[in-house]
Amino acid sequence: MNNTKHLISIIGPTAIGKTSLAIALSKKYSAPILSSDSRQFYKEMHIGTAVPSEEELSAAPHFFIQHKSIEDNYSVGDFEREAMAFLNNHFLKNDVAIMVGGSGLYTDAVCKGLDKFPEVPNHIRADLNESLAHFGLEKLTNKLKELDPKTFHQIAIDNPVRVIRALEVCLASGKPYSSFLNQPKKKRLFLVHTINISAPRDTLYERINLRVDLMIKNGLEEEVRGLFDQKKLNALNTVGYKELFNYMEGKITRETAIEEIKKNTRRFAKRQLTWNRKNTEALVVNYQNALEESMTYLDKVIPTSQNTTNS
RNA sequence: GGUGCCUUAGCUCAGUUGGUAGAGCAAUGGACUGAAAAUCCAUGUGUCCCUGGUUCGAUUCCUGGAGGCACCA
Repeated sequence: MNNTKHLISIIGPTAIGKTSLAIALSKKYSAPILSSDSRQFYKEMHIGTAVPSEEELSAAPHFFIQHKSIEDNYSVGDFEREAMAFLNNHFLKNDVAIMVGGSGLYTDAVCKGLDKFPEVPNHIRADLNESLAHFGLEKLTNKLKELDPKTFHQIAIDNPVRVIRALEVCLASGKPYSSFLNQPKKKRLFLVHTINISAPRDTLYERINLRVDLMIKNGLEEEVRGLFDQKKLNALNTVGYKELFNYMEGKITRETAIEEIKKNTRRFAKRQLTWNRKNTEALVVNYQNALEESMTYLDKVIPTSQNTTNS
């Protein structure tokens, strides 16, 4: 009896058809679907995050979808811990699970693992952000150079988010950020099979434009209007929301907002492609016959005796 | 049909007193270990409509075409 456990990880840019492939594979393997999408976690967001529809949700068991509030502080570390707890439990009695999502960092956190970092009290980041606003980035980079010269030389020093992250860890722990990196690899007790869905750039952009029009038609504007008072929350710093907030504040026209959503979604997809390109172990499948190409591959790596859950 | 104006990057346009060209937007490449749909870095992609002529050299000047716009018939 082969007792190997398998995680099928589906990646690819937004609007390419990850959800439908995940559901099809879920049926084949009677396997649950975990979402690794950093915006579909939030229950207040529906249309703009393209969460699976009611039909799709009832077609397969989904997890890590709309299980958090935009008011919660939810980090990639939290997600890794919760997802690993879920998988460890699931694999006690089952052999296959599916993960699908557009957030590369979150996907990698589960597939490869992150290093362990200390908890950082909220006020430290708040103070650093205030310092950034008042005194500029240079003051922070100088501080980082002093506390953690190694990181100072390694990270993109123009990037305030990176600088603040490194600094907050230094300040909270009293140790350099770099000292937490590259700890001994955590063991993953399952094999990961990554499927990367691909389409020509023109096709992808057409699909994105169509999907944005559809979101608007389906009432994205109302959804965003209902969240207007919470627009400062990080979860709402999201394509489809931030542009409509700008429209509602009278900064841009409605037409411009919609064009901006399309543009920013295209740029987001491009960043996803850049991230996914690094994953040379992934099987690249064409969006038009993703299921067939995936099965040809999966049949080889997952023994047929494991094609159904043996619970 | 006549007259005038226009044609340069994917789009809107600038420019070269003749030495093969540059802005904005769009786009492209990349980075990224608890903000990641976030954040940051880099990059000009071109038969200067076609054709002859003048010239050492034409995208620029001249001839003749083509297409577009406006006005007059």
